Amino acid sequence: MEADTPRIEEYLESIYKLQQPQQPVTTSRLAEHLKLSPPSVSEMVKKLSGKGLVSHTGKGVCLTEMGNTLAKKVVRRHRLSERLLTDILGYGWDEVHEEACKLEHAISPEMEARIEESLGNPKTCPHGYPIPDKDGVIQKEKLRSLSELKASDKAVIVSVFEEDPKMLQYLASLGMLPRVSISVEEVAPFGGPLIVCVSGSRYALGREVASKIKVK
Amino acid sequence: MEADTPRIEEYLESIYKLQQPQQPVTTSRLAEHLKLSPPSVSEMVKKLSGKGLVSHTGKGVCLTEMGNTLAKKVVRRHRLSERLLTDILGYGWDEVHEEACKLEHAISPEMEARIEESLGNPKTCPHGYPIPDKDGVIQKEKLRSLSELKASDKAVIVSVFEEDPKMLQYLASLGMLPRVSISVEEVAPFGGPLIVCVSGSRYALGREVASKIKVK
DNA sequence: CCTTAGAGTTAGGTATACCTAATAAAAACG
DNA sequence: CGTTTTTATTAGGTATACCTAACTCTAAGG
Repeated sequence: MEADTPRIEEYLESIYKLQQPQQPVTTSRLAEHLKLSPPSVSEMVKKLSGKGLVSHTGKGVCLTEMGNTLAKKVVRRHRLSERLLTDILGYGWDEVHEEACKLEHAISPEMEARIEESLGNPKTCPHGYPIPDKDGVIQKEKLRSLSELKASDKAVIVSVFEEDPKMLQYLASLGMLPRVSISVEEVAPFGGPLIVCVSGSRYALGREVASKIKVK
Repeated sequence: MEADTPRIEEYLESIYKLQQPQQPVTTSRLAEHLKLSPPSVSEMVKKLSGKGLVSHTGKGVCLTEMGNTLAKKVVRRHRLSERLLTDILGYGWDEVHEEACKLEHAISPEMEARIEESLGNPKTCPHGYPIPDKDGVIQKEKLRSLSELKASDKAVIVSVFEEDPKMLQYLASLGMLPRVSISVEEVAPFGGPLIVCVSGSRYALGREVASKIKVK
């Protein structure tokens, strides 16, 4: 009974990602994210459970400690891959996710260490998310969503929870990148847009987009 | 009927490599190189034949034009990967082959182009073999094996046909790397060793090793 | 309270790519 | 020239990871 295949890594990574915003990871959400049929996921989850990587009691699928450890390793490789793609190969932040999804399964521990060193020990991926260290420790900060801010609040963008290239290009065109300062000029009522100011320019931003931008 | 999986790429790459030294590519040589059982290879070869990637008539397995084109693409990705590993990540030439075997299947055409550009359009892999250009064209030179040289011949090492890390480390420790000048001092009779001179030092080299070192 | 929509699973089936054991064919050798 | 050895293939079987269709259960709506 082997522990680890690219497919298992893929599942664990998805579960890890989906469980971040506190919602339970249902079979169907997993199936949608992985672009597979619910029965396929159901079956695989049972297998993961048998390997002690996830527990499936009660509400949704949860990573066990072992599963979490493995998932963080995959996340580490994914984020290091993304940095390699942007910092060395000149990719844009909107192009790296898909490529990194393939690369992350082809990276040995040795290579992982060398990438990290060659890039000067980067702390985050190009979208601002922390890169777990080699022991799986993640530097976590208490962050707020941009959508939680009030008028005249000032903050610094930390990360952007988005994979869609189109949306990432759009945000980059507004200069809304990690480490950039942002201030809220106005918050429209009834779930309306925010008017924000980024490096001297003003933009209207929908709530849904704003909720994906984490600031401190 | 899909055209291309990592496994198919692996087979084509092996066939490509094995057919270089003019010997027929038998099922068993392929099986040995891929570390699979002969029946597995036999079966897969039939499948490749069905896809028009290889022909299997008469002596051994031969790549068709289509198979050759695909194989060269894989070789290109492999050699570019090796260069990425040595030039950017600081790997030694003895460590790159195995890593590149995994990477080569995770590299998109886009990434291939970016690696090439970022590395300054390298012409060869770390072992001295030419990197096919994006259209599959290979810069071929007429080379001799070191083992064909006579006493007092002088030459320049072009490439080293070897994957074993131990042997590559050994050769590197003697300074026998691509682009290095070498001269033959003496050729022992009856298939005995060559005495060669590399950057001021003299070494005795077995015929088998010498035959893997290509010079011009 | 019953019924129906949605989520989840079971059942049964497919493709890929591997294996061992047995058999057939071809090459080497006495 | 027949025997042994090598080489290749067929036969039958396994594991992985996916699918559709059918069934079950739960929770919300009328």
